[in-house]
Amino acid sequence: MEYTQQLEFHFDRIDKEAIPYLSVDCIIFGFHENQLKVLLVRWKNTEEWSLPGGFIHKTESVDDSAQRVLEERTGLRNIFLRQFQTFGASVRYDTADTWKRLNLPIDHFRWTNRTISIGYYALVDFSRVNPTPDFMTEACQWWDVDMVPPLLFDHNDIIDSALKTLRIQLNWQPIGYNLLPEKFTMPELQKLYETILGRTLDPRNFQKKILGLEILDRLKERRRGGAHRSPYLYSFNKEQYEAALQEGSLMFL
Amino acid sequence: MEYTQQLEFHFDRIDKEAIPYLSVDCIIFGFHENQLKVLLVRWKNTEEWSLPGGFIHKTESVDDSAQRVLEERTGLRNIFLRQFQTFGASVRYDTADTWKRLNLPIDHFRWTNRTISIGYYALVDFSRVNPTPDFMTEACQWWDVDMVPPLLFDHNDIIDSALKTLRIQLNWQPIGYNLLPEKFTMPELQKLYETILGRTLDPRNFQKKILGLEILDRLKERRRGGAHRSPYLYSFNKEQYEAALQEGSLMFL
DNA sequence: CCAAAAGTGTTAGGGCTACACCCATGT
DNA sequence: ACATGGGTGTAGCCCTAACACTTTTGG
Repeated sequence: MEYTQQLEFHFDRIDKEAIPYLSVDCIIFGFHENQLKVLLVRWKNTEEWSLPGGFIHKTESVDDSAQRVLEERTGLRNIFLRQFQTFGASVRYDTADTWKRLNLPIDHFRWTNRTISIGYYALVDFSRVNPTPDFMTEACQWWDVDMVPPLLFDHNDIIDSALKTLRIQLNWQPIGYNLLPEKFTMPELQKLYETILGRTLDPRNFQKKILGLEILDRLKERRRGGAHRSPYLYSFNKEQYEAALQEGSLMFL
Repeated sequence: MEYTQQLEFHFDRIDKEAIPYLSVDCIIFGFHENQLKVLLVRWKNTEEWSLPGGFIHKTESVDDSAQRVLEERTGLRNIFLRQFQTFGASVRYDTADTWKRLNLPIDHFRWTNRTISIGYYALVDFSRVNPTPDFMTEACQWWDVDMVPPLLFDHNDIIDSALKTLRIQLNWQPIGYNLLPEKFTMPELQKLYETILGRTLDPRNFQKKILGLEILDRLKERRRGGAHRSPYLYSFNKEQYEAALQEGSLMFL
């Protein structure tokens, strides 16, 4: 069976090149049609989904491992990426059950032993991502964060944890800058904040606060298309955005 | 040489029982005489200091490893402990130089290879700690955070990173509760906040804000001893403190 | 003309900062 | 008595939250 041989070859290499007992998992967030999305992969010959992840080469920094996973799944380089937590419980999930669900043709200690996983979240421009499965998975797709199915391993918990982090870091990290395309409207930015925070915001107060930070440029162009007033387009002023983040001008609580 | 044999025995066990390429490092913070302190260890037959750390048993949670290190160095159980970052750069420090400075009688891949380290900070009541070296170190002592000498590995960077985290988490974590003895005065609490934040605070505003949170009980007793007015003693009201933290009533920025 | 969404200003209240003097205690 | 540090109140400002109507556009 060809897949079996591929797997054996793959794990021979991993045994040689990668650090045992350790992995990285990536929560890749995107924003599309006013919904916060995560990128998930479906494992070959199963209906089981998980976060994209990978192993850490012995000579590679952990950040680079995560960046590599991201590049492979999205086709993008230099993605905004933050380590947010290391998951090191001695029993993170039911290994026997997971092993069954994975339906793998080969055995390996990495499936049956405890693994410590370093969690990263990434923020990407949805429209530029080209979702690509790896050779152990046969699908790679965006899911609405609040429609995510029961995942393999403890990946549902990891997503929850990433979301919590994202909410907190909304104040300090250039989250809009990374999740939105270059040009966007004020209502789109507001929806993004509302989605992440899980509550509605007043459009007048939102606009005042955001514009008060002086990190946006209002463009001449407007967006057209709806049967309604055309919204202005904005783009981030990169210098001023980064300066503001430096000196810690926060936003929402 | 007896130490050499001990070390060989120790590392034989570690090779069997502990996860390779991984360690935990603990930044143990205390507060004494209006100074924020960290607990450091000095390695045998050297003048070189480092953070206390340890390895992770294959069946043990990472949190438990850190708790174990803490218990061994301080004699305290159930210490307040938070994971704050995993240090995974491919080159964290000059291994050749470090190897020389360690002055160890045996060789082992853990000294010459890259290691990924999971960083924890702990907050302890200074007065209850009994600093205890382990068998590879011959001293365990408190240092003023701003008098820390050049440490082994990248431990100076790790301390800086822990301090940054501490400043941010001052808002959400029961930092006063864990760093101070049961009874303390308002000026002591204020000094603690000032030390961590690195700036002075107005005593009237500080008192107003803290008392407004309704998490302190003012005791009948006062502290005596100085040639000046005796300050009130306070203690944390545990229930109300934890309730306030739950609902996220923050404090300083 | 109508439906849908975008754009916009004012007011009231709470929290933050700034600021200075008297009090209690031990020597 | 004096030196040391502890304890306390007020006023201005800014930021925040609450709140509703008009404008633009496409169908």
